[in-house]
Amino acid sequence: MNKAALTRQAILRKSFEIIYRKGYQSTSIDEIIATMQVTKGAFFYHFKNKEEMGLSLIKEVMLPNMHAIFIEPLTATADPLSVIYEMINGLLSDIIFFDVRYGCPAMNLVEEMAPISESFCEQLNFLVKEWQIAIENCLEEGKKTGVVNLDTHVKQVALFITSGYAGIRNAGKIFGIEAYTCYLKELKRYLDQLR
Amino acid sequence: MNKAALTRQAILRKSFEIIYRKGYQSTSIDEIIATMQVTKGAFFYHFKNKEEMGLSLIKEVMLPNMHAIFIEPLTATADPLSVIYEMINGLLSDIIFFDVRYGCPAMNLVEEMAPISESFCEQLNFLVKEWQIAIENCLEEGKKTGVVNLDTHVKQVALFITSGYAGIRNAGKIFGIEAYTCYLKELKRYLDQLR
DNA sequence: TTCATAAGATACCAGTTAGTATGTTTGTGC
DNA sequence: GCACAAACATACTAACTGGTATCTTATGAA
Repeated sequence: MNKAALTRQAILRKSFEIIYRKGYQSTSIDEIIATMQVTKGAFFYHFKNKEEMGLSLIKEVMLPNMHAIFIEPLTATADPLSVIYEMINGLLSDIIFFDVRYGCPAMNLVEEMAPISESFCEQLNFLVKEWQIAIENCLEEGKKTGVVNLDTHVKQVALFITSGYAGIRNAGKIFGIEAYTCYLKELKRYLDQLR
Repeated sequence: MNKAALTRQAILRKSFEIIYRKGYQSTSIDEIIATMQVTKGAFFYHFKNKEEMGLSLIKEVMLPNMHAIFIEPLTATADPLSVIYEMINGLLSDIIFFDVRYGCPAMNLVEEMAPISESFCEQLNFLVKEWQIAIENCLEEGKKTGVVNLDTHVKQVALFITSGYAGIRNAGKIFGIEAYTCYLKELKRYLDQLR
C-alpha cells in the first residue's frame, strides 16, 4: 500500500475510534487531525467533506470488521442455536473492539444518523441486513438438520435477536456489564425454546 | 401556574420536541428559542446552562410522560403477559408521541448521553429502572395467579423485554414500521412461552 | 535536469456555538 | 404611586465549526 492510501486509512481508523466514543456529529475534523500527524489539507485531499469520510468509514472500516466479528462466527459447524448464542456472547465479551460504556459502533451510528441522513441510513441498513440474513441462513440450516423447530419464523427470530443485541448494548451504557450477563441467560432460554 | 412557570415549561416542551428529532448535542439553544417567542435571556434566567435544562427535561417532562405511557398500562388487571404485550404494542403503535424515524426519546438519550455525562446517566438509569421494576412486579403478580411459569426469572425477563424494545426502536429507524409488526409477532411467541 | 503531478502544510473564512453583560418591562406589596 | 425584585429582552463575546485558498514538498517519468 502506498503512502497516500496509508494516510487515508489512518484517518479513517482514528475517526472510527473517536466517533465510537463521542458520536459522529460531536466529533470534529479538527479533533481527528489534532490527535494524529495529519493536517486539514491532507484530510480534505482524501475526502471531499465530512459526510464522505463518514460513509467511507462505514464501507471501508466497519463493514469489513463487522463482517469478521458478526458474521464469521456464524459459519461454525456446530449446532446453529449454540453458534448464534456464542456469537452474541462473543460480541458482548469482547473488550478489545468494544467498551460497555460506548456500546456498539454500528448501532450507535444507526441511532444517531439514520434519522437525519438518507445516505447513512442506506449504508447502515445494508450492514445490519447482512447480519440478519446470516442469522436467518444459520437458522434455516438448523431446520434442515432438525435442530430448530420447523414452525420457527427465521426472519422474525433474526430481527428479534439483532434488536435484542442493539437494545442490550444500549442498556449496558446505563447498567454496566451486569446487564450483559443477565441478558445472556435469558437469551439462552429464548434460543433453547426454538428447538 | 404563574407566567414564569409557564415559560419554563414551554421551553422544556419545545426542547423535548426538537431534541427528539435531532438529538441533545445537535440541538442548539438558538434553535430552541428561535422556534418560540422566547429570548436567550429568558432561557438563561430559567436554566443556568444547557445541561441543567437537559436534566430538567428528563425530570419534569420525560419522567411524568413516560410514567403515563410506559407504566400506567401495566396496572391493567388482565393477564400479565397480555398486559405486557399490549403495553409494547401500544408504544409501537403510538404515532402521536412517537415517530418510527426518530425512535424512542428516552432510549435515544441513553444512547447519546449516558456515555458522556454522569448526570444524564444517573437520571436515565432511574427512568429505565422504574419501567423494568414495573414489569418485574407485573410478572411476579402473574406467578402468584399461576399465569406465569414459576421458574421464570423476572429480572432477566424484564431486562430482555426492555432491551428488545430499545433495539426495535433502533431497527425501526432503518427498516421502518414493518420491523415493528415483525417484532411484535415474535414478542408474542416469546411471552407465551413464559406461561 | 526538467517538469508535472500527487500529497500534504498553513492560514484563513464565514457561520455557529454556549454563555454573558447589561439593559427594560412587569407584577406586587406597601 | 413608589420601591424593588422577578421576568424577561438585546447585544455581545470568545471559542469552535466545516470548508477553502494558497503555498510547499516529495516522487517519478522524459
